[in-house]
Amino acid sequence: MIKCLFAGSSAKRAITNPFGCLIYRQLLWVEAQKRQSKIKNVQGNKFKEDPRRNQGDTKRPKDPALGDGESQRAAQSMKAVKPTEKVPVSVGHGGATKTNENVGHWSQGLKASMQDPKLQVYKDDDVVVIKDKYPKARYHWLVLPWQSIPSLKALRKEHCNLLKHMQQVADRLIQQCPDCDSLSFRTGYHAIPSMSHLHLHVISQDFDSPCLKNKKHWNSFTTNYFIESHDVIEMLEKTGEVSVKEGSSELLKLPLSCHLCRNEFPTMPALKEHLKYHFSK
DNA sequence: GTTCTAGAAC
DNA sequence: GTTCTAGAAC
Repeated sequence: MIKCLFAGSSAKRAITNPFGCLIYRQLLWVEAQKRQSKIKNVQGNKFKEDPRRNQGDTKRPKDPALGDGESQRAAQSMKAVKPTEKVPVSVGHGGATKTNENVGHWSQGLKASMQDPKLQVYKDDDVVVIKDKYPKARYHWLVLPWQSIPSLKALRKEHCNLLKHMQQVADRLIQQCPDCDSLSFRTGYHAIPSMSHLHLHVISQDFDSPCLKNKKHWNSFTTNYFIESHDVIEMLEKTGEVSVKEGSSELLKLPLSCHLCRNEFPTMPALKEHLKYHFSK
């Protein structure tokens, strides 16, 4: 019932996967051969974990930024990922800068998280996937390019293939999800993200998470503040850039409206109670 | 992005 | 009285 409401979602194309992440690893391996580059599913069994069980680490690191992505990558020792000629070795795309005075600021936290092997769910030469540290649904991953791209504003036509690859990786994450038959997913970008470094959200539409707490959280995933990955790619192909509408931040202040039936609710607790109705059998 | 908390809303 | 939001601080 829920799936039909998101006819365009990737979940529609999901396949039955009785062997869970084992098959996913095989899929990734095949993909890797096609791309003629090494791929590693760093922690395949991570997919089976309930993200809600990983909330013990609630404090952000005092010094989250460990440096820019490329130097980190060169320094790290993940032996399954061989450096190849395809590994991006330079930045200089859309204003990425090495002299970042914001290093250490909370907004740079993703740069550190994406380098942490414990958080990596998947990686290849071009992208890395981590679980969102504060998941807003049962399944909530972030797909990040190794290349330093601060935000949607920095995207240009030459990034199209990278974005398509990010979408492909997202589709495979969804396909291997043990609950892909019962859950719907969306893949997209926040219009004005808080965290620096381009990241594609892959999020199940149950919104069943203790980390989903306020109106800003809700509206960032259920209004046009959430820009579908396919729309971003289409816009980039057609115009050579991604325009974010003025006033997007106002979308975060909209009334709390259920993403499935559009009923409005006065408070977050009331909305979350309502969601149970949609997701009870 | 999160946490904390004053004060609005009930 | 309690619940909840929204803005400051980080």
